[in-house]
Amino acid sequence: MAGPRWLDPDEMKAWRLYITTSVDLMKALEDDVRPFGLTMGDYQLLAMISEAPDRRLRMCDLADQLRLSRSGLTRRMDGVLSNAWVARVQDQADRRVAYAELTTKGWNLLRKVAPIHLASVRRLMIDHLSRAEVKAVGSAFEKISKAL
Amino acid sequence: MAGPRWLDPDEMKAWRLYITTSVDLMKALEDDVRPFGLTMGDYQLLAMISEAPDRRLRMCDLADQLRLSRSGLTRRMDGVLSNAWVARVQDQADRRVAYAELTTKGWNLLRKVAPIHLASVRRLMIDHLSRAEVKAVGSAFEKISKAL
DNA sequence: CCGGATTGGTTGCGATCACAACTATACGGA
DNA sequence: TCCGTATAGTTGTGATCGCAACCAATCCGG
Repeated sequence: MAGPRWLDPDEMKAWRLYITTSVDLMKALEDDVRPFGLTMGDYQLLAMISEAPDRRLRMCDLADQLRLSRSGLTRRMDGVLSNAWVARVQDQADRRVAYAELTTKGWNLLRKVAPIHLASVRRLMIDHLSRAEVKAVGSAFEKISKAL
Repeated sequence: MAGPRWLDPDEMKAWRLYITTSVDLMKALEDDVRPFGLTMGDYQLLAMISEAPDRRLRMCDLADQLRLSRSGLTRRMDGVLSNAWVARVQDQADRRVAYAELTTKGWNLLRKVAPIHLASVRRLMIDHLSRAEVKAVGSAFEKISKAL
């Protein structure tokens, strides 16, 4: 194998710290929303819907944005539906599609939790980074994302 | 709420791209090791053991490094044990502890897969980044890691 | 206007993994 | 020495989620 070039020390450091720290970071964020009866998956679902027009999204689009399979979303919806944070609304025009619509209860919950969550993101990540690092992380993952 | 400061555009961009891209990136890496009958979890387990002295690690230490619970590791071991990539070795001195030891078969597999995996890491991530971005990602996650 | 292809969503099933409870071994102070 | 505690690992159980199979509604070419 003429061989893919090995990772040099800087590259290896970036890669390893990124991988291991990401797991720890997600767990810490999870801990911070748990007191509200939410998982990070629930939170991201609510947040995603809340930004859509009329605070509703087609199941299909929601699954794509959350990086869930359609069956995965169906199951995740079970939780937020039974908590009445989200309502299921059938489309009248195209009766295949269902919308996930944020309820008032869900909206109120999100307004309460969002500042706490954002504070966590700051405390655990953003506030430890210089402005240059923030920008570099943004541009780095932007490039990675586009390449995917 | 006097309020945690909202995230400014740079911070929000870094945060969102990091979160969403990480999921896609992991899935792409998963795709690249699957042809060898491996999950990323398996690969990381093999890689971790391979770097330890005598290519063996205590179950407990392995679980910590892989960010798995002890029960999670027990279950993950099932797979690599049945494939005979790893052998279970009981410690004679302290009979509570078991070592996970890389077999020759596991070592040969890892030698074959590691270059492919590293090439994936390059292709999907590292090669899209400038040297400054690589260093920034390294230092950023180093700081985040230390703060956790 | 009809029949096949496409799209949206759910269900059966299996894999992964964490928590709690459990067993077994080792350690440490009285 | 002996008992309480700590440590290592496994097992029962339940949650999450993907894949494949499925059903239903829509779209499209002829």
